[in-house]
Amino acid sequence: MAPEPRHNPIRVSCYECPLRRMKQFRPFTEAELEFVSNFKRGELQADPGTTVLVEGARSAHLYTVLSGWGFRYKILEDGRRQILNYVVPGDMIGLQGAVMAEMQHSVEALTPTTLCVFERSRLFSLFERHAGLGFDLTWLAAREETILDEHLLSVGRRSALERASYLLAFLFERGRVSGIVTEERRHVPITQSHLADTLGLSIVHTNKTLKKLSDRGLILWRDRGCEILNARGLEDIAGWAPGEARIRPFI
Amino acid sequence: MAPEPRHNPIRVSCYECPLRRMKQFRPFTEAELEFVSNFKRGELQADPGTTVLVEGARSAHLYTVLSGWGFRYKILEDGRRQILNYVVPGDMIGLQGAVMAEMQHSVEALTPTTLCVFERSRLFSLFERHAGLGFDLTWLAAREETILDEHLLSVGRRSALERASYLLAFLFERGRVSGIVTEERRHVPITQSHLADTLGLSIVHTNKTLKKLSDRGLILWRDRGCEILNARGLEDIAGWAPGEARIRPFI
DNA sequence: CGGGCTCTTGATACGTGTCAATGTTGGTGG
DNA sequence: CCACCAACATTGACACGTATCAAGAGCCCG
Repeated sequence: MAPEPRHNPIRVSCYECPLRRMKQFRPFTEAELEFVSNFKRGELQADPGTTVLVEGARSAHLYTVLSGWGFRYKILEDGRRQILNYVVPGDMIGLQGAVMAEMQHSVEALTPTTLCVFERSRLFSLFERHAGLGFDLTWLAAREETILDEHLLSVGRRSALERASYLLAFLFERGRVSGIVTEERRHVPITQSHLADTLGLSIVHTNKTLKKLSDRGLILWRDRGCEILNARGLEDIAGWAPGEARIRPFI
Repeated sequence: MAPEPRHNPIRVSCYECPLRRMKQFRPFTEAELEFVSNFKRGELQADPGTTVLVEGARSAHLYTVLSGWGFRYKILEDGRRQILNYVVPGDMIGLQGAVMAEMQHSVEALTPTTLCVFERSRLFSLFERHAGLGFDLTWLAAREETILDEHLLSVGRRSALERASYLLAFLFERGRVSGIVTEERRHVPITQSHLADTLGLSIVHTNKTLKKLSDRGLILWRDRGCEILNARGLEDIAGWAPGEARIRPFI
């Protein structure tokens, strides 16, 4: 059994938020910072394998990832699993549940993860008091939609080799812009089982596909994860290129 | 070549919007109605096959579907196409382009379609002046995300028969709640080529899969489209059920 | 009347899934 | 410190689902 996530008091004040300092995130006004600071109710520590949000639940909270990797997924009754997307620092999770009735997907931590906890019931006041933050939420939702569009294109129309290349290049790029992978640490902490469930392939075929990428020197499987050696090469195979990284909001 | 969409002056005032009267949509306050009425810049008539929005463009507008069916899609360089979702009356399109830099997908009309045209540049004032409408936009984006999640699960993990059943049941349900299909007119106006490109299957295999559903009496192919004879039967095959229809926003 | 879509069907090829066995690694407890 | 175990990764053989190729029928519209 996975351990329960630990709900802790606030350790990192929004005023000293380490993510806030990074230049890829839109800076807050003083008033916005104060509002978000009050909006934040605590922090959550989640170990690898912990289910942070579960499909069908009516969560009273929503979260922003402060550190760590995680993923969103759905499962069919017989256990078939589809991973929908991955989350990295700066991503918000649980907005669906906050805005609709209940969660339609689950979220699990891949690495030790820290989440900021927000009160769902105060979400509407965010829109009332700070139009800019409301716009940011729509922005975040629209970006998630853009990513899902690309994934759907991938799973629906790309070959296994293209799909795997796209996904690895995508994960590398997401890690890069969120600061969680760097030129020195180009490690993506997922198992081949996760990849398979994202690509819509079997584990065995995923393994054989990854071997082709390894043989070409594009990746290296190590330490329960994947080193991206040549992101550009992966993008070429996939016929995909990351959009230019622009300043993005983050709540 | 597809004809150009025709940009017309306003014919239907928001005050007499036929959709607004339907009970499945959240009612507006007087102030909201007035704002949206000013937000609306015109109407667009699109014939079947018309591309309403094109990937890569920076559109100055966003749209709400007043009547008709359409679909969103992406294509790879070599022409492989993936249909991402369908649009029905009450759906907003172009929000991605309005909120990000440029459109990441295209939209095409399936039937004669009427769209309300809104000014993208005034989107932010919507958030400033009417928090409720801003919240609605986030709601709409979150719902689109929920749908894409289910599609991704379907394409990634369901068999061809399950996938086709899910998609047809889904389309029937969307048509039903938007009032565009009724108990008497249960017709979904798509070709098998559209279905194939949504399901991630070839046209030939899609045809053979649909034949199985026809043989079981669940559907009937007629008039360039599909009659849904037994939605419940389709849902059973897919292992999927529509969420309870709740009041939804619509701008 | 012809030409272009759409739909249909059979034969065959190929990509991916399934099964089975083995190797590797890291953690746990004696 | 070693033995054991549970995940995870790897590989080959074979089965099956889906793609591709090909041909033809029906239909609408110019």
